[in-house]
Amino acid sequence: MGIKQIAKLANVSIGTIDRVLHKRGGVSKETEKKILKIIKETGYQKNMTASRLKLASVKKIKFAVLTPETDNEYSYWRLPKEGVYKALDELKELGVKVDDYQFAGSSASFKKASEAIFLKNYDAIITVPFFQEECNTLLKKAKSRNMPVVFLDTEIELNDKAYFIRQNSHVAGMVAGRLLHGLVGSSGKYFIVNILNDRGIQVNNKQREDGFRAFFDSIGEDVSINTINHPLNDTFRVTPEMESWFKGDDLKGIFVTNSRAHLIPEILSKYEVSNTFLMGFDLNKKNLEYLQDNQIHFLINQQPKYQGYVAIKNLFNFLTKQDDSELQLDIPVEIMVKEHFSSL
Amino acid sequence: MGIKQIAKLANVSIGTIDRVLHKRGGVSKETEKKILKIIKETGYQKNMTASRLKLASVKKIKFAVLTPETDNEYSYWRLPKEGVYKALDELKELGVKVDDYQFAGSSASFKKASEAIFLKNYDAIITVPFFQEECNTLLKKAKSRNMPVVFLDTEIELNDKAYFIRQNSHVAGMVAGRLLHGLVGSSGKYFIVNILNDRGIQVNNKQREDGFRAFFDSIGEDVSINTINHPLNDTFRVTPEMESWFKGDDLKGIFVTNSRAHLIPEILSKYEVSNTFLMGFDLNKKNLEYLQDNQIHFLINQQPKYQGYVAIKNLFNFLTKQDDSELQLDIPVEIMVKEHFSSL
DNA sequence: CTGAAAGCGCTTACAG
DNA sequence: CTGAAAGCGCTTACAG
Repeated sequence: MGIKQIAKLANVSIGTIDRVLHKRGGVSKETEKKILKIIKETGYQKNMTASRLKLASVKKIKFAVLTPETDNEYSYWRLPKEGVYKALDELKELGVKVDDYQFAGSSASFKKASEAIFLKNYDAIITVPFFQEECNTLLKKAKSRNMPVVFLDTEIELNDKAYFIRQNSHVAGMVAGRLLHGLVGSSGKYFIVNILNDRGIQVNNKQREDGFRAFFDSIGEDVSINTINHPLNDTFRVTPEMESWFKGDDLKGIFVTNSRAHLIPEILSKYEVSNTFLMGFDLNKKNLEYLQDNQIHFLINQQPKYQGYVAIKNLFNFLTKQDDSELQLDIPVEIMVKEHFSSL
Repeated sequence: MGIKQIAKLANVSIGTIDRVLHKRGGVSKETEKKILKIIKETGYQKNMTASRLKLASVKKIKFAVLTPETDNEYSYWRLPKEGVYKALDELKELGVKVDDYQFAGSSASFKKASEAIFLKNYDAIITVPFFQEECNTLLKKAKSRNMPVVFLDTEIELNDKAYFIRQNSHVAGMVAGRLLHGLVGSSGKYFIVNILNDRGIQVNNKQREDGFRAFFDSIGEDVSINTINHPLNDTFRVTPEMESWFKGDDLKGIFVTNSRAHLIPEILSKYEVSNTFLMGFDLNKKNLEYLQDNQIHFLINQQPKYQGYVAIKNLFNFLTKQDDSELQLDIPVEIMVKEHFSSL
C-alpha cells in the first residue's frame, strides 16, 4: 500500500498526495478532504526507507553534540560519544550528520560553544545540563527555532520542555541505600562521599545523596549517615572529624556519589579502617580493578555509551516519524558486582 | 560514493558492478579484478537502504519463530514474542516477515513444529533449546539449507554452530551467590530451590545452581548449601528433612533458580521460618508483588522482550550485511531490588 | 560477457 | 490548484 495506490483511489496524481501528506499547501479543500479520508481508511503509512533514500541526498539531518572536554584517554565523556558515533554509523546512509562541540569547566565556555552551534543550522542538539542558566538560554533559542534538545547524564529543572536521557539519580541513591544496608545493617555507620568540583556539588550527585537518605527514611531506620564533601584536584584529605568517624569496629558503608570510588580504598588502608563496604558509580578502569580486588563491592553503571547511541537513534525517529515517546528515557540502575565480570 | 561512480571509474555499467558485488558470475576475470580493486580503493559500501527498498518488493526475508505455548495471559513466552513483533514493526517496510510456531511440553511436539517449519522456506529460525536431540536435528537440517538458527533463553551444547542470545546462567548464579552472601553471611544456611518440570530440571536452572555453588567455592567459604528439587504442578510440599533444615534462628538464604520464587513466602510463613532472604528470577506479577512487600529481596531480570527484539534485528543485520558479530549475545544479569520500581 | 532500461516508494522542481 | 517527469542507489530481467 503505497502513495501510488492512494493516488489511484483518490483519482489524483502522487504529487497531490504528497502535498497533503507534507502539508505543503496548494491543494483544494475538497481534494484534501478526500485524500485524508482515503489515507485514514486504508491506514496508509509512509515508507520511511523510500523517503529517506530520496531525502538523504537533498535534506541532511544534522545534529550538534556538545559535551564536556574529552581531554584524556579515559575521559567519561568519550563514552556517550562512542555511542553517538555508533548510531551515526548506522544512520549516515540515511543522510545523518553529526558535529562535535566541546566545553571546558566554565559556564562561559558552555555559552560560547552553544552560540557557535546556533550560527549553523542543526535539526537538534544533544548536550549535558551542567549550567542551569545557560541551558535555559539554549533551550529558549532552540525552541524558537523548533529544534528539539536532548540532555544526557543528568536531569535538572528547566523553563521549557526538554528531553532527558539519563538515569534517575534519586532511584540510584535509593538502590545504593538498599544494597549497602544489606551488607552493613542498621547498627552500622554510613558515609556519603561527594567529590566536589569548582562549581560545588554536581546536581546528580546531590540527587543520589538525597535518594540514599530517602531509602533509610523509607525503611524507618534512624541510622548514622555522615556526608563528606571533598574537593577534587586534591589528594583525599582526611580531617580529624572524619578520622574520628572512621574509628571503631562497627561496620561501615561508604557511598561515593560519583565515579571516584577508587580514591577511597587507599585512604581506608592508610587509616586502618576495617569492616567497610564501598560502592560508587561507573565502570572505569580503576573502579573495576578495586571491584575485582573486593575493595569496591558494588558499582552502578549508567550505560553512558548507550545514552549517546539512543539519543541519536531516537532523535532521528522523532525527526522522521514525529514519535517522541522514546526521547524521555530512564536508563536502568544497573548494579554490578565482581562476578558480573567473571566470564570475560 | 555509489555504484554509479564505481561503474564510471571502472568504465563498465552498473549492472556489471552489481554482478561482482553479488558474485552472480558472468564477469570476465579481468573486469572483476579491476572492479574489486576500485571497490577496495574507494572503500565503497553498499547503501543498504536503497538495496532493501528494491528487495523488499521482490525478495522478502522470512523468519520462523518457534516458542513454547503461550497459553495463558502471563506466560513468560509472550515476552520474547513482544520483542519479536516490536522488531518486525520496525523492519516490515524493509520486506521482513515473521511466522509464529509453538510447541507444547514434549519433544515430539517440538519435532513436529520444526518439521512444519522446514516445509516452508525461511531465511532463519529463532527458537528455544529445550530438547537437545531435536535441536541437533533442527540445526543439522538448517545448516544444510544455509539457514542461521538463533536460540533464546538458554545455552546448551550442540553439534553444529548455532547462535545464542541469552543470559550467562552460570554468571547469574555467581551474582546471586554474591548478593545472598552479602545478606546472610558465611555462618548462615543456604537453600537452592529447583522447580522441576516433567523432564526434570531445566538446563539453565542447573547452570544457575552450579554458578551459585561456584561463587562460594571462589570465596573459599565452606557454607551449608542444601538443594531442594521440587516438582511443579503441585503445591509446594515441605518434607520432614526440609522442615528440619528450616528450623533454627540462623540466617537463611533461598535461591530459586527459575521464575517461581513467589511460591516460597507462603511456605516460609506457614512453617514460621524467619531470618530468611529470598531471591529468584524474572519480573512477573507475583514476584514483583513480593518484592514490594520485602518478602523477595532480589530478582534477576533476563530481559526476555529484549532477547526477542534483538534476535530479529541482529538476524536481519546478519542476512543483509553479513555481520554476525551481534548474534552471539550476553544479556546482562540485571539485579532488581524494590527501589528500582519506586519511581513508577 | 556486458549494457540499457525499468522499477522499488517517495520527493520535488517545473510546467501549465 | 494539479500533473508528469526526473531522480535517490540499488537490483534484475532482457537483449545482444
